[in-house]
Amino acid sequence: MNKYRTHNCNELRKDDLEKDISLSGWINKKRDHGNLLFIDLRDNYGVTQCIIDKENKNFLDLEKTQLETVIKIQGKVVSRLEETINKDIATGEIEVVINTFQILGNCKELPMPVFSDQEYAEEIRLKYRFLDLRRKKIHENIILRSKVISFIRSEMTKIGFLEFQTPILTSSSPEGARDFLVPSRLNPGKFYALPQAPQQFKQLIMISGFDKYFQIAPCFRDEDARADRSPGEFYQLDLEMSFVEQEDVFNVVEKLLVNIFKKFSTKKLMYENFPKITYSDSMLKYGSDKPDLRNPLIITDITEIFSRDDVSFEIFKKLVKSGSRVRCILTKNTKDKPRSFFENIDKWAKGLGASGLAYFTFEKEKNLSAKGPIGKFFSEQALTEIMKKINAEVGDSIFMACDKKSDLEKITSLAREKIGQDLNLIDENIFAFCWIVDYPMFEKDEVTNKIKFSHNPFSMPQSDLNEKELENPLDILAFQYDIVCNGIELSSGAIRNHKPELMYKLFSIAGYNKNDVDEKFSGMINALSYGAPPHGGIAPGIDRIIMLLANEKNIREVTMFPMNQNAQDLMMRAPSEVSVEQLKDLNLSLKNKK
RNA sequence: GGGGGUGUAGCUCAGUUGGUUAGAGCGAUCGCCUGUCACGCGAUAGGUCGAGGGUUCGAGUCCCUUCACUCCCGCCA
Repeated sequence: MNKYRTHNCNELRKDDLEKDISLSGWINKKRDHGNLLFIDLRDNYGVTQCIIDKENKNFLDLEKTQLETVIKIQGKVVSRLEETINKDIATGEIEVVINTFQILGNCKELPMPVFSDQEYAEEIRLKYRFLDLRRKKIHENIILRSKVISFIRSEMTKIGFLEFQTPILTSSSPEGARDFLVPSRLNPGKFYALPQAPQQFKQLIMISGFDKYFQIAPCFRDEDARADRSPGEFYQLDLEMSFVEQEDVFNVVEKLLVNIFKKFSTKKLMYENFPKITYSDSMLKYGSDKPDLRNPLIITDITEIFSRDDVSFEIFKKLVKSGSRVRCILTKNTKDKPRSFFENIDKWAKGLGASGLAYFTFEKEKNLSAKGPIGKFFSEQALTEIMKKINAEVGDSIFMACDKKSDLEKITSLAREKIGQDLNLIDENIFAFCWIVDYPMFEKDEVTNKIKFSHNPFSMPQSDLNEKELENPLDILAFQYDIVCNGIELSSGAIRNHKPELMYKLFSIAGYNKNDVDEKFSGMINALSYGAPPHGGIAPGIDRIIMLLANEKNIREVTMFPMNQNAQDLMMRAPSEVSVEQLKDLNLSLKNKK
């Protein structure tokens, strides 16, 4: 028999009455009645109430023992009186009468309480992460994460995917995020980079003939943090398949996600077959390529209305003449909303730096009219036309914005969220997944005005790039796709370009000549010329999936040992300075500090 | 790199228009209490009000600088 325990702290039930048992765990809570002491003993599995009174010679010692001390108790299981049963814990029908106890691990005065629902400053939580992780909610989050990951492994393996590890020390890639660099001792002056993703390796695995690959892959990017973005490192379910089209990848991932979310959440799925929305549709209807489909509001372009003679809203008309567009959001049956509702949204938009949101409500007594400060600028015929265009009924309202396309997308997207929230239209108990497809291969850099890859340079274009298409590279679409859930981008993927000639063509559009490509992607381009299968894949973000399942807004709540916003580990004190000897080994010298 | 928020006891927070000795709850220490499950009651200790400078007769409070944490923008193929 194990010397620490016969049972864990979530095991004892009425069936165990009168048994002599031992438990080990942390003192979660003490309730000291002077001559009678209750101790809630906690371990990973649960809590058991233990009790001791002054007749016992150990009473005074136990009474003095600090919370969070690790103890072993030995005693007898007894039933609780009917009125003292605790229904909130699984072991609540029994308690353990302590005979002897032993301290296994002492505990100093705590810098933060463990047994509390209070929120604490991030700094102290991260410094004492081992204490923070004892707390219920985050402890459960981390267990959930473990379970989801094993579930993914078993599901993927079941359908024929093989899990492979790829190198952590690899080479720096020219595109994308900043790399983390590791100096090479054996190759003075040269550096490894930590992989931003195993992108090239997984393609090489396909070219090596392995057919279906996955990995719970660590990815390293040296970029600034956000609430849903760890600084430094994060995990992806990286996967790749050979001889597949877009639909094949969709089928695998859609089924997997449906299974995960059904198994690990009680929230409903809005769609089990994820709708596919083209990038251009998404940008128009939602103003974003990560739409929250729980929100029923839709954006419509009504620019043409403002070239009518019977519309006299001159501010918009002028802007439209100089190339701006007008888009609107329709809200159903909002005629009885107070004026403050409309004004607040207009004010909110102005606060964001936009020129505000014009609004009115469709009304009809004898004639159709528009109620609101700008209603008088629209004729009855123009209003009828708008209603037809956006499918509105009397009693509905619209909010309109006028701007250049990209600014217009931004403001309408934010307005859609804001109005959705204000009208309480978003059901928090739903997951709404969708695919965003048909991404453009290229986009124009707003600063330099140069053409650049909009996503992944290794994606397959949807055409062979004949002369005519090459003239308008911004119109070239790629077999490139994203999964979005509740407005959060979960992953992006693509059918890859496995034809070197096509690759050179695409890179030349983005301003790289053949030599550049050969040099920067030598491993890839070389491999592609030795018989590469058509292949594609995707890489859903594990951390964000867990965030959705655990209903957390911050990625640190689902990460065991996260860094803070400045990419420091306050517990391990990373990053740290290194010795002169270490630097010398690496052929590095530091510039003098300020 | 830029913008917002926060910083007062070990923890969570209050602190009025600038005005006497900076408070509460939890935790700690001591005492009382045999049925609690956020046990209860009483007492004690615990403070560079993030740091530095300024205004003022007087600053936790006003001003300037700076640091830390956090959220956002940029960035994240």
